[in-house]
Amino acid sequence: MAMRWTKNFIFTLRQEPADAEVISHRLMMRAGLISKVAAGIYNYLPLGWRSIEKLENIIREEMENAGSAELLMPAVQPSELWKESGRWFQYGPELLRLKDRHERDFCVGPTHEEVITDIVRRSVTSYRQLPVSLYQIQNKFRDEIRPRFGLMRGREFIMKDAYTFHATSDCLDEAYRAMEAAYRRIFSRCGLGFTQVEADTGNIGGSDSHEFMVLADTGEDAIISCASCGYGANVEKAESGAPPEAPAWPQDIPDTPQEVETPEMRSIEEVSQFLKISPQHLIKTLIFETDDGPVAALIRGDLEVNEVKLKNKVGCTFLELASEERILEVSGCPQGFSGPVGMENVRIFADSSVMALKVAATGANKTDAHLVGVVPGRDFTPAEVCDLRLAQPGDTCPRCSTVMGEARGIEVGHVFKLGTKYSEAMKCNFLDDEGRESPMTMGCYGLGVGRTVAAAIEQNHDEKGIIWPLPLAPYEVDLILLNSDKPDVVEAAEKLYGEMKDAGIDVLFDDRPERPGVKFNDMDLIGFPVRVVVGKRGLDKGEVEISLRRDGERRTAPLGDVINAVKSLLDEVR
RNA sequence: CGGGGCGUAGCUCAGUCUGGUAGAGCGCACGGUUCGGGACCGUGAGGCCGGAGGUUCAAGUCCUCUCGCCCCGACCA
Repeated sequence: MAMRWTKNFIFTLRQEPADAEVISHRLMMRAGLISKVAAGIYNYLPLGWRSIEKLENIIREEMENAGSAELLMPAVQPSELWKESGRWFQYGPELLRLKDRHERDFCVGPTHEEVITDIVRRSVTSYRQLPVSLYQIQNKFRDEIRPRFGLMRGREFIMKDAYTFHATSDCLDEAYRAMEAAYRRIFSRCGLGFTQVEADTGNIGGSDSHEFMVLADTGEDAIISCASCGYGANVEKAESGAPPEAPAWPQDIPDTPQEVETPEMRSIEEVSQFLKISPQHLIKTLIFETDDGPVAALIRGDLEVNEVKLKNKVGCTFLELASEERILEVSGCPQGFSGPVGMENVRIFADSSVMALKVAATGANKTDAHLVGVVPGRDFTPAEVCDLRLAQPGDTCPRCSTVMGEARGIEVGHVFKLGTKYSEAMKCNFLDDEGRESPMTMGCYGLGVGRTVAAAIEQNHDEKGIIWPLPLAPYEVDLILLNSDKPDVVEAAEKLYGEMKDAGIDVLFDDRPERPGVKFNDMDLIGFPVRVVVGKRGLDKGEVEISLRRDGERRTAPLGDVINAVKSLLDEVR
C-alpha cells in the first residue's frame, strides 16, 4: 500500500493537547492518529486507523491459525438475552441501556457472551458438532465511571472477543491453551514486552483466568511476580506465601481475654504503641457492606485485606467498607474498636494469618476499649478461614518461597474459562454420546485492540515521538521530498515513489511543499520505522539518504539501488 | 457518586480578584525574502468569552442554575 501525504488526511499538533496525561495519549493526539469526540470516545483518523487495521490483521491470522472463525455480532442487543443470563440485573450503570421507539429495552454491548450463546444454542445440539470457536473484532461500549488515558481506557473501544464451546472441560483446556499461545504470538509479533499472569475473573465469572500485561510504568494494574519460578498474578488475585510468623507474645496468656481501656486509639499503629504489642499481634476487624448484608473480615494487623478476594469468598457482586452507622449497628461501637469476640450477627471471614496467631489483641466492640489475650478458635470462631491477604512486593512466592517483586502493566488481553455459567442460564445444551443432555463448557477470550496499540506506544517512544514496531506502523516507510521547489529533486522523488509502489513497499510519500524541518519533525513524531530522504544535496552525488527511526543513523544508497536497500533495511527491523 | 480544577480564535493560553472598546503565541490566507531539523518581514481573515437566567447605565469579569471537559478517589475487560 502506498499513499501521498497530500492526498491523505494528516494533521499533527505542534502543541501538547491540554487534556492528555499519559505518553501514548499525548503522542496519538499529537501525531494525528486519533481525536476526541467526547469523554472516552475517539475518532480513529487515517494514520491511527491503519495501525489498528494492521493489528487486527495480525489478530485475524493468529485466530484463524488457532482454529477460530470470524463473525460479527450486533452492537445493540435486546434485553431479553441479558435477562436470561441475569446480567441485566447484575450490571450497574456501566451497561449503557436504551429503549427503541416501542419502548423495548436494549443495551449497547459491553461484551457478547449472551449473543454468542444464543447463536450456538440455536444450531448446536450434539457433541459431534463441538467444539465451536468463534471470534469477532468489534466496537464495545462500557460506560466507565472515569474514562482516561485516551485509548487506554475509553468508553467505546475496539475489542477482539472470542468464545469457545465444548463438551468436556479437557476440550476447553485444550482450546484455552491454544488461545493463550495465539495471544503470546500476537503480542510477540507486535514486538511488545508482556507477561502473562493469573487474574481474577471479575463480573464475567468463571474459574481459570489469565491476563496478558504489557509492562509499562503507566500501567493501571499492579502485578506481583516471582523471578525465580515465573509465578505472576494481578495483585487483585495474587496469592502470597505465609507471612513471617509473629514474634513471641510478650505477656502471659490469660484464660479469658482481658479488657483494656484504649481511649481514642483507633488505628493499628496507635493501639500497638499504646499496648506495647506488635502490629502482628493485633487482629484488624473490618466491616464491609455487601449486597448479601454486612460481613466482617479479619486480618493480621500488619497486613491488608484484598477486597477482590473477600468479594469472591462472600460470593457477592457489591462490596465496600461499611458506613459509620453500619459499623455501630454491627459491632455496637464506633469504627476502630470492632472485634470478632462476641460478634454474632454477621458472617466473619478470617484470613489464615489470624488463625495462625496463638494469641492476639483486638477491638472489644466497646468504645475506647480493646481485648488483650484473645485466642483465635477459643474466643471466637469465624464462619470461614481463607486467604484474604493483599499481596505486596517483598512477600514470598506461594510456589517457591522466593521474594516477589512488583511491576505495573497494561492489561491487553484476558482469557477466561467460563464453565457453564452462561450455557446453564441460557440452556445452551448438547447431547453426549450416551444421549444425556448437559450444558456446554465455555471459554471466552478478550483482547483490547486500541489498548494494545496504545501500549505499543507506551513501550516504544522517545522525546521526539513514536518509534513504531514495524508490524504496527501506519506506513513502514516515509519517503521525503526535501526540496519541492527543485524540479530535478521532485522528479527523482516521484520516480522513487513510483518504484516503491510497484515494489509493493508500504510507503507514505511526503510530497508536501513544506520546509525540511517540518517534514523531519513530523517523521520523528509519527515514527515511521524507515525514512528515505530525497534532497538536492544527496542527489548531486546520485544518492538518497536512508535511516531508521530507532537509531537515526544515516546511510546512503545510490539512486538505482534504493529499493533493494530499503527492502533489506525493512528485513533488518522486522 | 465524593473532592479539586477548567470552559475566551482551529490549538496552547492571558484577561475574571478590582465590571467600562476582545487579547497574545502558534496555525490559517495573501505578498515578499528564505529553504537539510518546527524560518523571517509585511498584510489579513477568524470570537454569541460553553449555555440559560439575574444584578447593573454597562457583564468575559459579579450572582444563581445548567451543560461539557480534565485531575484525585471508589468501580472495571
